[in-house]
Amino acid sequence: MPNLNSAATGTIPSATATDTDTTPSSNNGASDKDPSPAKEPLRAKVGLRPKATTILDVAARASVSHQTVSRVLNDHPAVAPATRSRVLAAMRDLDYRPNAAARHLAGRRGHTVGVLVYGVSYFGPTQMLASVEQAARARGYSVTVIFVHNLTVQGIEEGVRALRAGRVDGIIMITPLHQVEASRHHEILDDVPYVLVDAEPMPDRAVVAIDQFAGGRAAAQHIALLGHRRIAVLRGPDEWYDATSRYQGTISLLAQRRLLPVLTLSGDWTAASGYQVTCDALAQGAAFTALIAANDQMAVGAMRAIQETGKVVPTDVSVIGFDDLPESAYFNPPLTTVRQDFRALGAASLERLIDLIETPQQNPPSSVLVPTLMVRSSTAAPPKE
Amino acid sequence: MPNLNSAATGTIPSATATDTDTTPSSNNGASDKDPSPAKEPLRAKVGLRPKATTILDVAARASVSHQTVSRVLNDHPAVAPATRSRVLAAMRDLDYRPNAAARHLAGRRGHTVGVLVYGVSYFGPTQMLASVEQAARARGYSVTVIFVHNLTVQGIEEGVRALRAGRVDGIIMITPLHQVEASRHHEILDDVPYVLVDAEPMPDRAVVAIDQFAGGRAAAQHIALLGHRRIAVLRGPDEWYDATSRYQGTISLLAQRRLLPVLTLSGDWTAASGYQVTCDALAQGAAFTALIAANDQMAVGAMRAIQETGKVVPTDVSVIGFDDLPESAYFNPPLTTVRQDFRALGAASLERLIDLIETPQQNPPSSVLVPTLMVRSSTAAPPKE
DNA sequence: AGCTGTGGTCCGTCGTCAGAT
DNA sequence: GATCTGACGACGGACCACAGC
Repeated sequence: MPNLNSAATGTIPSATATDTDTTPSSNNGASDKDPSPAKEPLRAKVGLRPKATTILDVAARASVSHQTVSRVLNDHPAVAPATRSRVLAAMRDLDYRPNAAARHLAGRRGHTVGVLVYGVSYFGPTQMLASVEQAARARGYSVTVIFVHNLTVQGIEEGVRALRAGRVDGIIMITPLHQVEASRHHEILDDVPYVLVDAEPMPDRAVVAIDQFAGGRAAAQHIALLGHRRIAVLRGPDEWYDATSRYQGTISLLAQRRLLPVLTLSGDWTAASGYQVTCDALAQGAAFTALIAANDQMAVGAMRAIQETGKVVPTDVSVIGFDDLPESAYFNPPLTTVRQDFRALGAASLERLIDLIETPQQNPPSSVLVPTLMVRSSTAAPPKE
Repeated sequence: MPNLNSAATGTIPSATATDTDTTPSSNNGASDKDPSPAKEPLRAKVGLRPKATTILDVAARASVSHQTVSRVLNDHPAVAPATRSRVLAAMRDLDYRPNAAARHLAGRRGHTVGVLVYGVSYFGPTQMLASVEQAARARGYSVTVIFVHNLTVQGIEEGVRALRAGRVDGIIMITPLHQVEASRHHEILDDVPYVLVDAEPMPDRAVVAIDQFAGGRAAAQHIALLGHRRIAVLRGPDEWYDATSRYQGTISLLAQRRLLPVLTLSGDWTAASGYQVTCDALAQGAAFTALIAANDQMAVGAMRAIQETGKVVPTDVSVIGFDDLPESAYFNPPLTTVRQDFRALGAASLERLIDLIETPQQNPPSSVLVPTLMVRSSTAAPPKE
């Protein structure tokens, strides 16, 4: 028997009942395409509190108990199909939206993942964040983000603390620290499921990464095959796993061909740093026919520095980068680079995290994506001597 | 609000689960061993869930009532300083973290702001997002982000819906649509406080923007003052407020000097589009000595196209952009551009939103930041004829 | 009067458990 | 025996009224 239905929302003492019709502006008489008005909730805009439609309103509308509504919400098996669809219809009619906070409090999960990001100005982290969000939304999760401003254990710890205060179900760490530092994550993160992105694969940790070592090899191989022998390497910051891993890959391939970098420079990922260190090196008379930069921004800076000395890329010096920014194909000259699929990486990390959250006690293998070489016009055979 | 950042790090705080010694059977005399009897809220006997430290634990530790703890948490005035610090100490000792979900449910606010972002690949939105987050954290709010993948009313509506489902206290819209479209936001957003970022200033709406019109004028003025008369303009997408506003500013200044663009092109912000349309124009024999691009990426593409025809920037053609990417100073040649302070914009928008949330019923004036011209090497006087 | 404790309700949802059909 | 209902107690905290020292 349907109990007190009627004005499911009728509370709100005073308030304007239904008189809001003739207001001068706004209006917009047509109400979308829904021909069945049914029970228009229609918040009073004067009222202070939004007064949400709850599970009880839905129950009343569908003439079921709130418990049944709850079951529908949670995909409980014991609900007759007919009832289920009645409930769903009621939810639609009332524009019901479950209260995330209440669910979170009562149930165990909040359907929220936290993402810790370092490096806003860099292309990769941003792309990953976006694809994580996209994937999360598809899975019914929302994303809380924290940008870490200094890549230290302390800075990360602070960010994690903030995320945990928000009670996220799990955390994705786009903070490419090294194993040593990363091992400390475990203490901080305690019992929260987490995934390390683009970090060093470690046993007992969920890591999703791009094979930077292979990338470093690919870049070096490309340069070596062109015939270069006087090769400079421009590294990224030592604290970054990506940076050292790429470097090692590069060195590894060169060694295999009995080559050694004639020069090793080190920047902070920015074009400014690439420019600066390359300028310095050139000023000191460094001679190289190819430069392997750890990312595209530094490559740009390096090219600029080289060009300022009157040399031509790639005729005099070849330059190769990493990442493949959307602009990289349009630099002058278009930049040869090693492309990373950041979006795939982000999506994969989210899937891994959801696995951890929803199927606890597992130990998923770290997964690794392979980067691809994009040959453009900033590399060529070395000049004849 | 009290500072909950604990530096405690004591090993495993919060009542380790008594670590049942060896034999699980017998013993356990059931003799109440709890030194602080107080209230024992009857935890689940089957230890499935993690059990959190609550306000009650803190109260017990500080020998005060839960009410007092609550007062401390909410900055209620009527708490003696001595008591307050005792409570704070207790919170620190216990590594207490307020349960966001519970606060949200009980109180009205969840201390969460939603950010709707369009344009991941673009520099500006990302920067703004990061600075919003930073500012939010400083104010005790966390940030939930949604990336919109197609800039239509529908796409935005979808994003807003997702944010509202997460029960955010307010929304920052980094979705630079035009007034026409933006007016629809009001329906969608209903009663949620929101701020439009980098959108057209409108009465009755909170808007925080950069004065793109002024930026457009600045760019045009720079070009005009160099003596150019055959000027091409490369616009951004029409749907973007930034794009049209910059364009209008440019036109406005040119008109003032009795000039008209000899050519108007239109791209989608990407370097690829800038390259493409410029190539096409040049192939058709377009002749111009300067090009005003609506952003730096398109400027890069345009420069590339120009350079491929054998012309030199800026000797033959000057190019100016907008934004000032971190790389822009290192392009070949270094790009003259109009710089926008995205970080300031983000921070300002957050402050505005918090105002709206915490002091409802106000109508804050839209605030506007002014961009600055950065003169570098991609612009020069036109070639002598 | 200035501080603190007691006792209570409420927020919206999830679980459980005994019954009803 | 499937499918539901109704009642009640968590969950962790906000906020209110009132009383007490």
